[in-house]
Amino acid sequence: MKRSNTTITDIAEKLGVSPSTVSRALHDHPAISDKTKKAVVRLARKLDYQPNLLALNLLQKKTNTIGVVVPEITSYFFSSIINGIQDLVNPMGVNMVIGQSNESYKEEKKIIQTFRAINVDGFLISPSSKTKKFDHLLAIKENNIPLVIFDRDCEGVEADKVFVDEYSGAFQAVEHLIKTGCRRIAHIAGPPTLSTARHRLKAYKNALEKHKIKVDDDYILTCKGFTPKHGIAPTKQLLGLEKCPDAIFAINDGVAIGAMYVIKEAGVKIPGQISIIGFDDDPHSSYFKPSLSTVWQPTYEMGMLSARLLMKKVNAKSHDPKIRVESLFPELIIRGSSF
Amino acid sequence: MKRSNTTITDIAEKLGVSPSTVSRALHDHPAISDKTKKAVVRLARKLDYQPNLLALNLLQKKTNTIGVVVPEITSYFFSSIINGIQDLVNPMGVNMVIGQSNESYKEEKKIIQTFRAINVDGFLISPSSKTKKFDHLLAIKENNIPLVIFDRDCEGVEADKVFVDEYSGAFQAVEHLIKTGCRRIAHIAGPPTLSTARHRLKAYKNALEKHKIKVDDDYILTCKGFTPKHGIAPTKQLLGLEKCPDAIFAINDGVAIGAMYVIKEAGVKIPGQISIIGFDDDPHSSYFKPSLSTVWQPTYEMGMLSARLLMKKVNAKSHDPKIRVESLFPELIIRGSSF
DNA sequence: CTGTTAGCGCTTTCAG
DNA sequence: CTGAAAGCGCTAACAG
Repeated sequence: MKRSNTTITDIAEKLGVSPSTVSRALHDHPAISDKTKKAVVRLARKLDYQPNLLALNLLQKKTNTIGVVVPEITSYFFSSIINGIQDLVNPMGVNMVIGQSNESYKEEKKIIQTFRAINVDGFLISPSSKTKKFDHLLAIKENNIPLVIFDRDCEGVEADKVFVDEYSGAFQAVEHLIKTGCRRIAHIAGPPTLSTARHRLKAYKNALEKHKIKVDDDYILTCKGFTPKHGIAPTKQLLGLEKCPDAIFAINDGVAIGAMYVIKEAGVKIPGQISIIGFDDDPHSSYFKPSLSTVWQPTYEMGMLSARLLMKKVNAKSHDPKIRVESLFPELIIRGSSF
Repeated sequence: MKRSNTTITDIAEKLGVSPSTVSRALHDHPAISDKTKKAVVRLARKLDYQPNLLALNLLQKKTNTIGVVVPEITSYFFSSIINGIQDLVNPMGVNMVIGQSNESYKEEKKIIQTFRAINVDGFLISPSSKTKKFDHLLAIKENNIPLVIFDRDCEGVEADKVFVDEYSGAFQAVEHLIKTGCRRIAHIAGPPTLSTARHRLKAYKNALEKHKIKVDDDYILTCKGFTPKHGIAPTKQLLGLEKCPDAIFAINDGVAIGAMYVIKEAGVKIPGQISIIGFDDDPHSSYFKPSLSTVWQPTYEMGMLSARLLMKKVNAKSHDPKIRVESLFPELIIRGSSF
């Protein structure tokens, strides 16, 4: 059996009608007799006719494909966002291509170029931590290709955006530590290029200030990545401090898990001597001992919402310059690594 | 600025030549004068000409897109396979669309239909655990669409395949437990529809037999999924046994992590009273206390190799019926949860 | 209600 | 070396 290539012309010929009639019959066009319509539909089914989407794409200059650009997909955080996107978009008959920037501006730019070359209908982008120039994103806008930025902000790029209210999540987390008696609270921060990291850092400082606790720069370290191994060095440094902190607020669960490892290894008690709190609610986090307190983020919902905004722009008849910025709410989850 | 739509005809008109000449100039066709070629190339660059891939797709009936179908992408296992695929395929100018079956035969079938509709050039598939009928895969073959099956086997489907030698990995793991003194070794197995689960189970039994240890059905339980929570119930059951096992070989790290949690909660020592070993080498596994012994699988390499086989078929001039089955080697990693 | 025509952007014979 | 023409599969005016 060969690749079934029944075309509209094939069935037109067999029925002795014109291709346009077939096309109309297949699309419930009003101006068509019931008889020919039935005949066409029946034959189409019999021959297992499948419309050639490539022809449609060319005709409509549309691919029903969106491009999703993320730093990486191996973390639960981004992969569950992708799930949300997928679940919104697939039922509409649109597919997605995924590109990973691996936190590199150059790769990100290349991916966007590729995706533009294949004519994606729109972009869903969470920029890399190295992205400081936004020329590639602005170029998307200039060409009137729909764009939604999610999770990580690019200040200065006017586009639909979907975020989590990081500030609120982080503030709650730090305040929780304070309320449970911690006074020397350290923060293992993320790269300052990331809006998310900046917001969490700011919330950390503000929460301390609100409770009249001095912000001590020795307690603020920056990590280079988001996996457990990136939490190792900063935590060792904190443990070596004259005044060892009594709590650590880590940029995310990955880093927090690395921190817990080092701390337990050092024979320091969690909580009691040091409380720990992470961010993201990684599915592994509740299975550590102690289980990790964290801030849950609505990742799946963020994916859905971003995709919804995008598809709205994609399907809009006319170019709508209105810009929407949405914010979703995180949730503090107290587990065993804090009181 | 509008979407730049310089076409080959545009530049032909401006130069007073024919579109075909432009096309030739742009493709280093031999029959073209250096002068016109230069002129064309220069103008093309100036106008930022980008070939319209949609037109090419229609013409060549090719999309330079492959379809990747996996059970899910939120696990490190599959997401790192996807990384391997991506890294092999992107440099060749081909993109991939990803579909998640969520371990459902029905969804898997639907994804394949969608991907066939958008004319992917080939398929890379790891079937769902519920997939027992292979009609959808056979249909791919029948239509001469290149197909590579990876990680999970579909016996009876003749296609290129790439696996990890699960048997060897599992055998080593169990033998390691035996050699370190364990005699009542339990196995939390995966769904028997999965070739991977069957091979691991078989290796488990054979390793015991080789060392004259009786296979006890009470020690063989099946879990319903691959995350820590799926390890909870089976482990509790094992702990409740009259003769509590002195080791557990879990189908994967996720389940092993759930098992460790329950065991620690019960105040039973790991190792000492119970040794644990998982499978997959999840990046979190080394950060538990004790760190989890496991069997590492070359996931990234599996993705690369699968993609390489696929692209070979895709790019083959003529249909090559030869079938390749490749096997990659896992590696036992001893950490703290076993001696 | 139906057929004809044109065209999406490109490549590829086939003639010059 | 270059141009004209055909066609990939489909839709959408425009005529009947």
